[in-house]
Amino acid sequence: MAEKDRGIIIPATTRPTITLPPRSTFESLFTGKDHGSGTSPGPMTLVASFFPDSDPTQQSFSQLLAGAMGSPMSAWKQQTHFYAEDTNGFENQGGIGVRDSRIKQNHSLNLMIAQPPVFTVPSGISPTSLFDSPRMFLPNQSTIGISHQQVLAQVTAQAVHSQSIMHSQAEYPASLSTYSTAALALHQPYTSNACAPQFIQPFTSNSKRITEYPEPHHSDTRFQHLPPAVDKPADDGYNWRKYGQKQVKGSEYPRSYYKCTSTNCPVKKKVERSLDGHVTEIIYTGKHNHQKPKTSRRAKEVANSERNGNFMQSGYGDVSESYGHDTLQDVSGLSEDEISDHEDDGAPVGKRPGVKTGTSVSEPTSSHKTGSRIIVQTTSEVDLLDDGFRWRKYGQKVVKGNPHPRSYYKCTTTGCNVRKHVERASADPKAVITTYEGKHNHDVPAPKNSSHNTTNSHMGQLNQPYALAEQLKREDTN
DNA sequence: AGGCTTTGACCTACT
DNA sequence: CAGTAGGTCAAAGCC
Repeated sequence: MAEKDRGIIIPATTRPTITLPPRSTFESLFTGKDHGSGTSPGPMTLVASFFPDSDPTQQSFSQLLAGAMGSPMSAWKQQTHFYAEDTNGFENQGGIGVRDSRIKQNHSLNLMIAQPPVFTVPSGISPTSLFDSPRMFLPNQSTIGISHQQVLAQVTAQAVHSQSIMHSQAEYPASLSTYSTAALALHQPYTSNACAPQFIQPFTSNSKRITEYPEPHHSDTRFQHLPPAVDKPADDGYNWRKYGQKQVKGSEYPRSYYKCTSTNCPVKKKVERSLDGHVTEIIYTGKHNHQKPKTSRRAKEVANSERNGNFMQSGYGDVSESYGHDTLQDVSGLSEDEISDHEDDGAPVGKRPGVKTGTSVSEPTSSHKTGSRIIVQTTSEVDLLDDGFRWRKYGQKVVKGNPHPRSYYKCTTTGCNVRKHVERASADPKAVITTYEGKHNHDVPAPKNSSHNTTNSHMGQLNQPYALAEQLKREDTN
């Protein structure tokens, strides 16, 4: 029991990433030939599915990543149609998105999903040898044990949560000063190092657990919600009963155990919460065998609160939860149909205004920050993350099935090999897929316009937008 | 009164 | 087999 629960871990640190496209690309997750067959693609398969591309001459970014495993840089370079350096002379100046490195918070809204049990690096290949200093972490087919449902659940879960948070920001800017405090606390610890993109490192000691993963149909997931500082599980539309709490070795925080209160429903979730109440990790196990309650206890509380005029006064948790559980539910533990239903409820997560959608693949514990990770994130263009680093465009490529070009950027800091790939989602040009590769070996550069930084420090932390968005707009008009 | 949380004890798997 | 750790049980108390 304990072993099969091993799913995906979401550490408390954040990195920039791959940004998931909204609906259409997301749908591709459901259309793979393995769908329903019981064969579960690994996360890299998931990532690859965002770049549908069978043409070997036009391989997707994820494929390139995978290819790089066999021949770290050569495959990467050979399979990419690189353009002349600095096609547009674009350089991310940081600007509004620049963060104050003194602030030890990560303000990305990414859901960090680590999958140590899932990936391994081929023997003989040192993770650190991949992509120079950046570490690459790719799935070994034989050890992939995570189901695509799991990944889907994670993706969607984050989407919904991110959405609710972003919604809060958009709709209640006036409360930002109040919100920010909570929001800052919500976000994962950030340091200049921590924000550096990293790629996943193998945890071979856990590989066994993956291969033992017994039920691909289970939405056994781990993901981070980043939500409320309240002593309740985030309201996901279901009712939960806490049945245990334990201090888990290796974790600084106690883990709480919850069961779905629905009769005979096997779904459980484990929640790790820091001392100040912030959720650092949530692990779902099982799949609900029932419809979501029309009104969860939490939703009722929120409704009452709103009726009583306490809409924004009941703690940060309500900021994200007060929008009704349609926007709050995470879908981990849901069946695929339920996930689809969720998407079909009129506003696909990735297309909702101000919604960030995504998932990430990362190391399992926040205490070991040397691991690498791939983060997948979907965001609307306006929300496009500016990670504070400066980038030079060095390549661009059109991918089959996506009319929008993909662009490749390299960190301009000397000696830093971090690369970033930005792609628009085919279905929604305003949604951008950003993939970070490698780990910065330096701090976030000081902003060239410090007033920007001062004025928008909070917003920059919460929503680091502009440089890339501007670049994409330029590309759009060209 | 019912449902929930708390928490120490117990069970099970792993090493 | 014993020690350890994670997960669960269940009584007690709270709301």
